[in-house]
Amino acid sequence: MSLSHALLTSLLEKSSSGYDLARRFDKSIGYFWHATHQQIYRELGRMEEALWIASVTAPDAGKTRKRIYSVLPLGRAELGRWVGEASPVMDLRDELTVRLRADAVIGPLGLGVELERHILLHRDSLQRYREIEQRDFPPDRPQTRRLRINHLILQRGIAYEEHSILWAQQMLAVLDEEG
Amino acid sequence: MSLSHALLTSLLEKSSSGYDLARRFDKSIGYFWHATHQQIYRELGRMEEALWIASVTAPDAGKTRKRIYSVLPLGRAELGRWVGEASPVMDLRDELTVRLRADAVIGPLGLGVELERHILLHRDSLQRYREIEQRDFPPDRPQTRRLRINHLILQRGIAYEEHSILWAQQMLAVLDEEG
DNA sequence: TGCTCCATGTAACACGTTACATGATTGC
DNA sequence: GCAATCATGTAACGTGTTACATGGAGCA
Repeated sequence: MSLSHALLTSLLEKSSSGYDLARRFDKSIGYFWHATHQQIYRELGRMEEALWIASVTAPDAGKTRKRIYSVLPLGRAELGRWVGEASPVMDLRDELTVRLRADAVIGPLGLGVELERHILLHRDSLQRYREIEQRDFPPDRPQTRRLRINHLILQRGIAYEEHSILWAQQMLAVLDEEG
Repeated sequence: MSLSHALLTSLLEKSSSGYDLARRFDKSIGYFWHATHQQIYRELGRMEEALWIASVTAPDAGKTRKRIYSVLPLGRAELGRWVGEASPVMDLRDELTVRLRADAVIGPLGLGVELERHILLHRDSLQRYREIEQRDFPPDRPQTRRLRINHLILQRGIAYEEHSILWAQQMLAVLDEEG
C-alpha cells in the first residue's frame, strides 16, 4: 500500500496531525496522490499499531484531541524497503474523458459548460502550485539534491495543469464545430 | 459509477464480449480509464440485470461461453443522463512520485533503474498510441465531429506519454547530480 | 447566538485487486 | 503434446467513498 508510505514521507518532512496531513494531501501533494481524511486517520491508526509512527498530544491541543505523529525507526526502515519495490505505471481514471467519448457517440450533449468549469478548476490548481513554487523554490536559494527533486515533481504538476487547460480549450473548439 | 458508463460507450461503438472489452481497456482506453477483467465481468453482469445491456451467444463461440453484449435503449438513456452530471477532476495516484519524494528525504536510494524501466514502458504505450492514430485517424479521412473528439482524446494520451518520458529523463539527470 | 474552521472518529458500503479455477482454441 | 491465448468466472480481501457524528476554537 502506498498511502502509508506517502504519509511516512510527509511525516519525515514534518511531524504533523492527521488533519494537517489531510490538508497537505488536498493542496501540494494532491496532484500525484489523493486521500480523504477518513483514509488518512484509518491509516495513521494502523501505522501506530505497527509501531511505524508514534503520537503525542499536540502542544497547542488545548481541550481538543489534536495529536502530532512522528516516524519511528521501524517506519523509516519500512519506507526504505518499500522504495526498492517496483512501481506500477500510474493508471488514470478520468470521468470527463469518458463523458467526452460518450458525447462523441451519442452527442452533442452540451459538455462545453463542464469543460469550462474544469478549466477554472485547473487554473486554481495552477495558481496554487505556482505560489508554492515561488515560496519553496526561489531562484537564489542553494540547490540541494532534495530541493531539486521536489522542485521537479512540483514542475510536473504545473505542466500537467497547464496542459490540461490547453487541451480543454482545444476540445471546446472541437465541440463547437459543425458535425 | 463510471466504469459502467465507460463500458456502455465502448459497447455503443461496437458490441463486444467481455474479453474484448478488457483488451480494449488495456490498450486504447487504458490511458484514461483502467479496469481489470474481473471488474468488467462483474459490471457486465450488473448491467445485464438492470436491462442496460443484453447478451447473445457469439456466432463464433463454438463450444466456448463467449457472449456478445449490446446496449439496450435503457442503457443508452442512462448514459445520456449520466453525461449531464458534473465530473470530478481526475485524481492521480502515482507511486513512482511517492518513491521519488521518499528518496528526496531519506535517499539516495537508486531509483534510476526504476525510472529507466518506466521510460521503456512509456515508450511502448507511446508507440501503440501512434499506431492507433495512424490507423484510425489518417489525414485524408473525412473529419466528422466524432472523429475529431476521439482524435483529440488520443492526442492527449500521446502528449502524456511523451511528457512522461521527458520528465523521467530530467529526473534521471537530477538523481545523478551531486548532493 | 450562529457560522466557519479545526480536529477526530465510526459504520456501511462500493469499488478495485489478487489469487485461484476451468475449459476451448490456435500454433508450433 | 505443450504453450500461449481466448474466454469466463468465484471468492476473499483491501482500499476508497459517503454519510453521519462529536466537540472545541475563533469570530461577528
